[in-house]
Amino acid sequence: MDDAPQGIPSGKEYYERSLTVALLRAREVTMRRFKRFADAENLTLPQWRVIRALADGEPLDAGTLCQRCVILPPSLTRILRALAERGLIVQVSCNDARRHTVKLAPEGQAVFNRLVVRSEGIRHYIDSKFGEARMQELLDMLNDLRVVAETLPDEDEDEAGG
Amino acid sequence: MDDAPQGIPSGKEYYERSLTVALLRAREVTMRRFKRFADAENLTLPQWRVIRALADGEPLDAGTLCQRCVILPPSLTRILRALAERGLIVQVSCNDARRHTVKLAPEGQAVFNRLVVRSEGIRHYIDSKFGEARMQELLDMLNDLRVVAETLPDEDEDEAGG
DNA sequence: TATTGTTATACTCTATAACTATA
DNA sequence: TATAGTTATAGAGTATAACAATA
Repeated sequence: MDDAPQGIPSGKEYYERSLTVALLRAREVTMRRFKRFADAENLTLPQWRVIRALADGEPLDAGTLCQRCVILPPSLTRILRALAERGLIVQVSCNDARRHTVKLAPEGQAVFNRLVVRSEGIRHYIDSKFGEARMQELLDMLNDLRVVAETLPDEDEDEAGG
Repeated sequence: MDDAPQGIPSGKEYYERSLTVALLRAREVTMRRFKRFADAENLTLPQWRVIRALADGEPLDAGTLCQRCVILPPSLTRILRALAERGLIVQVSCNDARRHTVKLAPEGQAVFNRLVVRSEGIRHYIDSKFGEARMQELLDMLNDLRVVAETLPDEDEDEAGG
């Protein structure tokens, strides 16, 4: 055990206090119920994120969708093709012809309307148990955390750091 | 727009206030840096979660690992095989011969020791910017959220709910 | 020449069902 | 008969690099 890092906790408590695992598990359990509703509409969760990001009717380009929905460009290309083939989204023209810009078609809006009711139902249940004010606080913290983590230096330490 | 759900927000603000998206984005950005370190050790993130869950030396069975690491059984089977082939974990015998129980091998402990230093470095950076007390609060909230979400009724509403 | 997406490709994880072995 | 994992299999996302089209 001599080569164990100093001052670093380990074991179950450490694992339970891991931020990224806590984020993963919280997400998994809050998504589990909704996923069945998405399945029933033949939508994957990334597809649902795209539809939701477009839900206010404003057209968005591929780059923006990648960022907001946390989807890599090659995946998004496939997703947009699938959604367009089902008539849920339509392409809109744009000044910059390089940009692939899309918006929700009426059928896509209808799918959103059906699913968002489910989503809000789950949200209200969680809010009622968790506390609405605490939920707002949690969302603020998560958004803050994202801003903070985005400032992480590109290389935390060189090989000299040992 | 007559068929739009009543009282349901939409648009960018709504998307930004989505809990599951906030969880996803927070996780993505806090993991991005660490992933490079895991890559350098030829570990996928699920593989790293397994190693970390075993880091205190206590043997765990497959079921427990699936739960703690948020990995489905078929994935875990492959992951355990890969880690065993690399000599990072070893199987240990158990009273119940149905259970696949494993523990970290010395080489696995060494990998953990190398990577946890990186992980803690990132964690300290985030703590220093985000606030250590707030971070503890955030972790408490995330664990609470998980407990709350686990109580979600299996069927929120029947078809009668419309 | 830089930017925006798409294509190609390989790998991993997700997810469900069917199966094996043990209790 | 129930439980714990594994195998089989299909499908989707992840990720990198190479490519095409436009600015």
